[in-house]
Amino acid sequence: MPPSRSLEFDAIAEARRQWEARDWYAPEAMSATTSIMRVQQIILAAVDEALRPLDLSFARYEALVLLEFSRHGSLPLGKMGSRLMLHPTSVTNIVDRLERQGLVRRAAHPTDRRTTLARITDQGRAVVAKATDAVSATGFGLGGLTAAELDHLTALLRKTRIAAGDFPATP
Amino acid sequence: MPPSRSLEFDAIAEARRQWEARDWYAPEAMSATTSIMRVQQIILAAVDEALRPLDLSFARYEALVLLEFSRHGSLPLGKMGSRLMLHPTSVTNIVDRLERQGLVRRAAHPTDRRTTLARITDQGRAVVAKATDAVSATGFGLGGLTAAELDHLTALLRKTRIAAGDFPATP
DNA sequence: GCAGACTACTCGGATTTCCAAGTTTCTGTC
DNA sequence: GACAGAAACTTGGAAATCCGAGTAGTCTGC
Repeated sequence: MPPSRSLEFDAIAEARRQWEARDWYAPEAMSATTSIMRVQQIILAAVDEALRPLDLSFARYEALVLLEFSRHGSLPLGKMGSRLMLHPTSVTNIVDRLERQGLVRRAAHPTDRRTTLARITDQGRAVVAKATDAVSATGFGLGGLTAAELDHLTALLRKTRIAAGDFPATP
Repeated sequence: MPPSRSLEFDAIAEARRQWEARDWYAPEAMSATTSIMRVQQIILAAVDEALRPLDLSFARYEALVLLEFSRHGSLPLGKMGSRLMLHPTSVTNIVDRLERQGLVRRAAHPTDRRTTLARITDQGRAVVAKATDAVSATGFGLGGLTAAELDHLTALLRKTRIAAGDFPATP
């Protein structure tokens, strides 16, 4: 967990004042960026703490959820990487770890012998259920916002993701 | 830079559908959390790429800006850590690197011999100016949003930070 | 039917971050 | 003024991530 020491003031607002005092560009973008970085840190700290008793990291939990949601409980590693936006090497690492924990098993692809499938085990399904309870209970570290505000936040971030080319805008 | 492969659809919206189909809790928080994680990845990719020619990471850039904004161009390492929400070890590492690059120099604290000051050098000030230009030019990877939307985003995230105890709410 | 291009995964190395433990220096209490 | 406890930083070790390069398998065009 990253340190979450409290400050006596809003360091981001203070940085913005200084930024504007120097006539630097894009203070709005700077504030938003720094805020996202910080909130990401907060969320990760909350979620990681909730998952620690289950010996899961957020990344491994996300991978497990992805498999749980998949039609047959298994996916090629490459597909997992593109869904989770992870480097192939990271997927290998994550699946290694999950496999060692018995939550996932590697299996051969029926037709393409290059690809490896990761299949969630029964134990993996049980753990993901427990983990989801634990994480949900923390409100994902976003306790301060109402459901409507969270949806608003998601919508704003969605615009950014589209602008960044994450996926095509769909009307 | 993390891989930013495009998908043909909104993976977060899809995950939310599945989440709700199973009656799992807090789908709004899940969507918002995942969105923040992804946008953080996008921003970091954009900023890191802009900073790479200057051989700076985002963390080192932030540290440099903090020193540039400080009254005397220097701060105790501990203070840097609490401002940037970094572990003391990370601060040591960052200052080590910046010092090796000649952008910062360590100095003794005038009265407290336990504490070490990091002071930004003239070269450091020159680099931070260039880096700020480079980063501003990318719009911090947040090109898709208007200034008003960015401010809205910052305000929503501020609520989260307050709820997490980052700093006390000030009216 | 085969050569070359492409795809999927893995291995080694570098970077970054954190935690735990240790050293030096201060501070407050008696 | 001495000592216990706190504070500030550094060192060593673990985990996670990325990149580059390598290996094995598949597909395409001629």
